[in-house]
Amino acid sequence: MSTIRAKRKPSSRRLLPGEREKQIVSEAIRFFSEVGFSGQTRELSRRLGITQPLLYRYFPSKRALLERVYREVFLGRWDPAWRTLLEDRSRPLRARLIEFYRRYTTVVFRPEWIRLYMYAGLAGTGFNRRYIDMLEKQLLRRICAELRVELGLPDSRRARISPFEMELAWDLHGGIFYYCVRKFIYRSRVHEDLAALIEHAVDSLLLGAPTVLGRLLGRKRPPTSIRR
Amino acid sequence: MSTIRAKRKPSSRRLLPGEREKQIVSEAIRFFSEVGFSGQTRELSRRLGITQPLLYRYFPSKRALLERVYREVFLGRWDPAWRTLLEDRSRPLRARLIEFYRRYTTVVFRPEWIRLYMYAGLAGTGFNRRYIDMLEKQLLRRICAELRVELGLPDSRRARISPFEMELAWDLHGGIFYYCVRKFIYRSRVHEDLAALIEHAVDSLLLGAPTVLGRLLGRKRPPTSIRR
DNA sequence: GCCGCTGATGATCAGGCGATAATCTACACG
DNA sequence: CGTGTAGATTATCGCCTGATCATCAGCGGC
Repeated sequence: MSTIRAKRKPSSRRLLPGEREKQIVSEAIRFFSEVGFSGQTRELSRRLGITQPLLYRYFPSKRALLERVYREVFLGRWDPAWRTLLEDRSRPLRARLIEFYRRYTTVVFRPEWIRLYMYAGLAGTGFNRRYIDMLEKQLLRRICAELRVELGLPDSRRARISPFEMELAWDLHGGIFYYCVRKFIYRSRVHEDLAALIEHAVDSLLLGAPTVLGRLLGRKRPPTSIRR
Repeated sequence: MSTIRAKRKPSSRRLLPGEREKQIVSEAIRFFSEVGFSGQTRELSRRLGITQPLLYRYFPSKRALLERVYREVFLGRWDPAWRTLLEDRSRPLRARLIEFYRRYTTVVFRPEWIRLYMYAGLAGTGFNRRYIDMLEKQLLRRICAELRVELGLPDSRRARISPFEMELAWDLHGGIFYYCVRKFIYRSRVHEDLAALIEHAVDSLLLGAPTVLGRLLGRKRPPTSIRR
């Protein structure tokens, strides 16, 4: 009787393996980002409208599913075009940084990303370290290099970028990241204008860096002013 | 035979209730900050060198123990003397902020505090919200007020401190907090000079704020320069 | 030196959890 | 329509984990 069969969600029965797997991963990302790694497979399967053993048809263990979730979320979200954007010296650095973080926050700094990233960090998995290494290489070091160019300081190929300079870049990045932490993890009331926050964070770096870097290199005054 | 009895740690047997309780709470703070709330009572008791049921003599449930841990860590670490320090206008604001964060980081921004705070945030307990409310009231709003005085802007009692101004203070606080997150949660290699980082974070605020606040209030130039 | 109070332990329960194996059934093909 | 393949389910195992209860044993008072 079709009426009896219709009681089951038709979408959840007898899917192609590829589709079912995508469906599981997609829901697992949402699920584990909400409740953490200790979230139970039974609860996940219930959300999917399937039985719990079915998960084990697609993933040999819960651990394997979690690793798939990580891979999905942390790898492949970095857009190579961002490098071009950051290094386009025909535009003022301020504009480049603002546009970069506007794009970055829409793709990366999302609730499920932030929360999984923090869970992964607390659990001590290697994902954070790997991501941080990537970030320092792809983003922060590049910002430092562009900052030197903008300020007329020695080229980054001639003088190695110092750990202290990196901290300046981390301060910019961390300021924006921490805003997202307050919003998505602490669920605190935050000033809703992210665009304005990004502008301010960028300005903080650009206004503070000349003095701080100048002091670092033994100068009293900013070498040049910031183009706007 | 005393030799047989000596096999047991004498310190762990037959303690006064008060002492045993302190011992449990102290180890529980370390334990749960490392492994998170899903840490098991058996593992905790093993670390303490006691049996697991003994925990239930002192706390009716695991939840009760966790709440005691939170209370211990999050309440009562705020030193009322810090208010006096922050509002001592005989000293430059820069010096006050630097000294405050030097003290604050030694007491509050410690590994077990940071990690428990993050676990609590992810779990959605009310502790973070409460702490953030306290922080905004006790610290951030005060920083904004002092910043206005320093810059010769309207008194905070006459014109209410805006959400955007609060974001400036959050940016300072978040920068230092995020440094600790990288260090204690991500266990990333960080530039070890925390004192220098604090100075830079404070300078960033003080150098950036005049421009940003001036812009906010429709001025072109910083109202006054920053005392050093 | 006995005794009672209470801190501490050993044994165990009930429910939860990841994982497995046997069974069922939807769908394509002839 | 029958039939085989493979997606999906039902039943269940074994272990873990929070919590309970009866029992043991250290220590002070008489």
